[in-house]
Amino acid sequence: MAKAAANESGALPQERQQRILARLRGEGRVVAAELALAFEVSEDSIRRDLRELAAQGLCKRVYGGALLPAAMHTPLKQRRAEHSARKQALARKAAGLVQAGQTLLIDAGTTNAAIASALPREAGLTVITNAPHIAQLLLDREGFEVLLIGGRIDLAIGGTVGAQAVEQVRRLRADLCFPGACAIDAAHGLWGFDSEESLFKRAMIEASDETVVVATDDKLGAVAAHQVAELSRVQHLVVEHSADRATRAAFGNRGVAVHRAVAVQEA
Amino acid sequence: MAKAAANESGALPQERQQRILARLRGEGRVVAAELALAFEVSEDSIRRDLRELAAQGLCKRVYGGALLPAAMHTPLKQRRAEHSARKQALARKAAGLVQAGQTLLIDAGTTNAAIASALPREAGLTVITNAPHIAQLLLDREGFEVLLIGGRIDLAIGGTVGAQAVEQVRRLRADLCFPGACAIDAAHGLWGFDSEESLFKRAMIEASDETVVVATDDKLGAVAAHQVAELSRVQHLVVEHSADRATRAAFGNRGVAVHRAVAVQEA
DNA sequence: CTGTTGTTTGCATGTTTTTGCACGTTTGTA
DNA sequence: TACAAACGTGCAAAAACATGCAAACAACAG
Repeated sequence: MAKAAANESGALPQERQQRILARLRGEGRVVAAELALAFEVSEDSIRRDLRELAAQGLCKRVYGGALLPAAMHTPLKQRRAEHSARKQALARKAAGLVQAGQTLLIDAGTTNAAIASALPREAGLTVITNAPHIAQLLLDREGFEVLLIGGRIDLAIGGTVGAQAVEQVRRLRADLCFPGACAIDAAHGLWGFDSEESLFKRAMIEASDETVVVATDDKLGAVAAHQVAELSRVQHLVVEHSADRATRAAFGNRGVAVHRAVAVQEA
Repeated sequence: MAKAAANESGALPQERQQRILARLRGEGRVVAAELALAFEVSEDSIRRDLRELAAQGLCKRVYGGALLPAAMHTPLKQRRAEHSARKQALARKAAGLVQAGQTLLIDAGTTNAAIASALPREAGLTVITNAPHIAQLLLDREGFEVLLIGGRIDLAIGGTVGAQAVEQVRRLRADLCFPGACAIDAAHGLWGFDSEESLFKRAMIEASDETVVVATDDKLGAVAAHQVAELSRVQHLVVEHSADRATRAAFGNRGVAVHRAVAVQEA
């Protein structure tokens, strides 16, 4: 079932150009060699396509592939500007833990939205989420299988929580889950601010083989009102480059694989 | 796992064209060689069919087969951009049918997104939808209670369909529902392009007291592959100002309240 | 029953489009 | 500068295409 995403073979010539354009709009750039592989044609044909698209002003050719024309490229930059550079670095690191063909459970939240933006497109991933925003984001990027968790949407959370959502998660099984972290502590585990939210996160973790917690500095060592899970249920922790060394060691000593995001270089 | 391309042999010429069109709308593309095999006719005949369909603007011929006209296949991202004045006029009229405190069931689709944008904010409305885009839109506007229908998201539709979605809808009850119309005909009722999509729309209608169909001109009098419901299940029909008078009367005579959107004045 | 009309179909014709390869040139990088 | 990767161009083979034409078939009038 994982074949559908990357394998775009058998496409009609014109259809191929449309697909290339769609991919270009979703990703901002395309690489000729990758396209040739994906569509199973020679790079010559891809270059011909790119040439025609460029002639119509739909893309700008560059050495190795093509980019979106400057005018259309700006909104993409705006989007990326929404996420701070620090969150992007975190998200990239977290996305690196994902392997091709996996099924992911992604909680609501801005950090998790950044992760969804950073997921590799051609990996045949299946993403289950309770946040319409994240679902929408992945649909726009194309190339993902998206499952939605239904139920009542909590406005403050931006996703579905509650009994109905929990029940649906229980009927699913995922390889990896990304519960949004409210607070995480080496001694006491994972915590949430809200009762229903915490129950939902717990259900997510129980439905997944492995759990990845992505935490900005302010969430490390903090606690909140409702426990989500013991630390033993967490396999991976992604922290910022600026995270305290002793804190990282504390988690590492308890069997959690700690991943440190690369430093951000501001312009 | 070749095609489940059933043996569609023995079809009348006109019937064959309809089947081709249905397949085109279901899959977004059609290959001449495959059609020739499925219908057991020469590719010449298929090309003749495609030529005629293209002449009616129902498909776009390409080397090797045919694609859906650009407007229909372009990813939702772009379609969403065309919040044309006509659609807004339709949406405003449709939103006028809603009363304070009601629970609405809103299907995916660009027209329905426009309706969601036009809903009154302070009316204490509860909106149930299968489209993350519409949910997100209402969350951003604030002041709505939003329920999400879960399940697998169909990329072409932009919302959840399938057994899981249908099951959830069956457990709900709404005052009003807005099933996206693919085609509506006074004699034959409401139709959809896709099998699963049509089943979902039917479930929506059965879960609601009243049904509102909002149809742009091109959908009036058209037919598609899968029936959603008899016309007797439709209480309200919202049409454009430019809708044909005889057509409006045809629906009115069958007990459907026809609402005509106000004229739009182009700049 | 016979002949006419109109439609649909498959086939043969020549034309157009697409494709991969060979060859020489340009571009980015060490 | 040297080198590899990416690029453009010309070319020939294959696939898909349009067109004309004749056979097959149904509907219908005489």
